[in-house]
Amino acid sequence: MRLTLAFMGTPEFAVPCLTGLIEAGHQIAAVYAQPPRPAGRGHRERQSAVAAFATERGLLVRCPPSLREPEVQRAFTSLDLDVAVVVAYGLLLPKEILDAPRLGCVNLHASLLPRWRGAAPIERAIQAGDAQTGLTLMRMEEGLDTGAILAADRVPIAPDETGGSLTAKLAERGRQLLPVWLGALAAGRLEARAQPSQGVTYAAKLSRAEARLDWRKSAPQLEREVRAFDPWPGCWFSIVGERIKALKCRLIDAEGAAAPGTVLGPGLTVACGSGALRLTQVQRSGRRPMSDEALLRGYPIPLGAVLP
RNA sequence: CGCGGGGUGGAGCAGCCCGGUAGCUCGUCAGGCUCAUAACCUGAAGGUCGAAGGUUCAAAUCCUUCCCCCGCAA
Repeated sequence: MRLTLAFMGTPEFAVPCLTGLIEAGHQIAAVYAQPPRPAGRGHRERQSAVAAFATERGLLVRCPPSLREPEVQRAFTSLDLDVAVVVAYGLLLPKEILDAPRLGCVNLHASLLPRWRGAAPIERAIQAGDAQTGLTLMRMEEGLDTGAILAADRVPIAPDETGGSLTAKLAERGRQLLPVWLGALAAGRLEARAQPSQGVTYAAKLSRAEARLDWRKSAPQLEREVRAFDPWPGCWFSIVGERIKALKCRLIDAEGAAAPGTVLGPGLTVACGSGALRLTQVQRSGRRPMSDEALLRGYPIPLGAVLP
């Protein structure tokens, strides 16, 4: 069944989902994305990934800063939609918008709801050491990711999973599943089930500050954070006032009980609250990524030094 | 014009402010030591110092322009 729909999304993650809907032959009446903002080096205005993609495909692109304006709402309503598909859009949808499409608004969320409602479900799942996560399609309501569940799909989290790799995996999965689910929805074959009240967690937005390695944490915890926050915001530590990113790391069997932050070797191995972590791939600010061994050649960090 | 760092033998860096024969750590190759080795010792190869102009007796170093890479911030 060919549906007339609006796609609402902003970051790279949402692009494959939009692709899937286009491939399925649906009528994309409009694509909504967050407006361009000054970003990147030089603070030039940058289009969001979705806006750029949709523009390139010749789709009608709208980037209102808010959906509360009556004018914006009228424009939305006049699209005469069957459904609106929301994927990582980042703007609140007021009731006027939610009620406009015949089948309502549905949201594809990158977690197994009700776990990890909110902004950064993918990274939080890795950080927490979850064995699996997934995608959930839900009917949207005014609460934050509280809508009734229409469908869900599980995806295992690999031991070497990073925020980037898992985002890509889930996006690709979304590309495949979204058209299937949407078809089922349109055919009335999806049953909406309220989210369980048990197991609710919230995935707070990621911040740069929390990506600072806190050596008092356990090595396994830090290892998960390095992966979860790759590529953004990226874990880091500082030494002599310089900030160094930890791009990749490996757990090391720690003998003895050095104070957290103590540099042990081999390479750049650092004692943690429990266990130790070898930072196998690092990056000084302004420099390219390099191995810990390369870093230590031109930037000696004495064994026994204690990192803050 | 958001702030800032960097481009020097294969890798990572120092040298640049105060121009004057290219240095350190590692790697590579050869030899030595050793039961042996990623350890140690000795030696060697390998660089248009990002590019182009300019200043100068002389430029990695000073001036101008350009190219490339990256961190912060958003």
